[in-house]
Amino acid sequence: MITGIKGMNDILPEEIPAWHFIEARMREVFHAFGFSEIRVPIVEKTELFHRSIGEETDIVEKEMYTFADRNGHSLTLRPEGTASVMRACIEHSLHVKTPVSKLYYVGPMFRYERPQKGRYRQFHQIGAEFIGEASPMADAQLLHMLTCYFRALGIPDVSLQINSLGCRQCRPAYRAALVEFITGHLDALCDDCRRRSTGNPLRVLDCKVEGCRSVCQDAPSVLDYLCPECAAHFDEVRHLLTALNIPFEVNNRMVRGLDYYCRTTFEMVTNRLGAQSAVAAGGRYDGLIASLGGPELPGIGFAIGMERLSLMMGTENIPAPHPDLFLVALGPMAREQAFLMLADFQRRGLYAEMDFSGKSMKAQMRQADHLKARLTLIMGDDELAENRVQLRHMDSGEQESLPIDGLDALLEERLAQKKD
RNA sequence: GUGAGUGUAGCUCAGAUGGCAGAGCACUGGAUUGUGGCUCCAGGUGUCGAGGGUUCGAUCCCCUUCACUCACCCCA
Repeated sequence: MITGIKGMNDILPEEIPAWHFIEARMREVFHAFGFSEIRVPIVEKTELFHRSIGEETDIVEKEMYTFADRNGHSLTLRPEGTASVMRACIEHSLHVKTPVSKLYYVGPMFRYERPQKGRYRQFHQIGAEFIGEASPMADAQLLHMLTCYFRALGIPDVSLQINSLGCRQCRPAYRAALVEFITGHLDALCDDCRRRSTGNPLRVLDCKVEGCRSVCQDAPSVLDYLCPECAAHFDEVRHLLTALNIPFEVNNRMVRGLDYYCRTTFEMVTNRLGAQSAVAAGGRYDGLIASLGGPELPGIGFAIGMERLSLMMGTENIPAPHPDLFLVALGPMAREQAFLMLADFQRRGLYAEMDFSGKSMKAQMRQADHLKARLTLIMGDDELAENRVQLRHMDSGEQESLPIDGLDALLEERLAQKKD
């Protein structure tokens, strides 16, 4: 048997209604905020991710699906969406046509990690990018959209955490202060954190080991090192979130795994996903576009893990398609008659089903039940000789005998009744 | 990359000190019921994850391997 690839899952028909629900709410909410969809390729030049995500990050160092194409060019299956969207904006000079771009995307991303609950090698993200607007109102609006989306999905138990990482002006001073603090407490930290202390000291703040956590209680806070501009920006974001009635917590130990973030960063976290706590995350990335060779444009965006969403969602409010009508045919003549009626219903957009293989009455009724058909039309050769069929209402069990002449109108009447 | 757990029917899982491989669900046919749901009868499937070893004999014990799951790590 040829099996699928580790960490790359089939999404089976029974799971599809949930995915459609997630995507439908996404479009409704995002369109209301003026966001347009953009579709970008799944494969990009490897260099794009090195320059945007950062050479020192785990994603670039050990998680990318990178390969050479037939010409020897190094290509990579995208590990995230922002880089491609920025590349597309620069390549098509979107900022010339409209100074502000509000874009969203959906699709598969690829990272070579050990799979576990809520973490897969091919996973799907919904992302939104608000490009060309430096105002804190952009931050607040984007977070408003995110919370509206979670409300539309009916997902409980998520909380919004925000932080500011400062900018190129203020971050070096903070980093220096943090490194100094960490070197003073090296013996209390775990092995990983000792290693991080030189390469990526901010990650120590994110460590889950108990010893490191307690050390970090007393670590200097980024927020104390923000330059006046960054501090004012963060103050305004908090003010606007409060004015919008969006609950949030400031978490000054939250860091990001991608290098391009600055100023505002945020996560939607939950305790319902096992070891994975982040359902959505993002932040501001002023300077990213310029560093990719584009104009000096600010931007802010987020990404949502769709598998994580669907793990968190109950199935209660997700509509699944059920047939309006199931045709039960007893005997070969009836079967052909039913087949033609079926075709007629389908042509008119009604979802109707029947069995082609000549199963017993019992099996056909069981099938109708299983599919949760609303109405069942029972036709035997005898009844057809009298030009009549029987209609059964599956929920009430009521049954009535109907003439074949004018059946369409009668059925539509019954279906309309049921919808009330 | 590291650690732990699990692999038996389409699905959920039993099983024994090492002695012919089991149940429920699902599926199919039939009986009964007013023509499905309830009840009853009947029916079929397994390389017991794979390879090797010990043994008269291994699904069970040992070794190797693969897959899945969870956790570390990392992240959405």
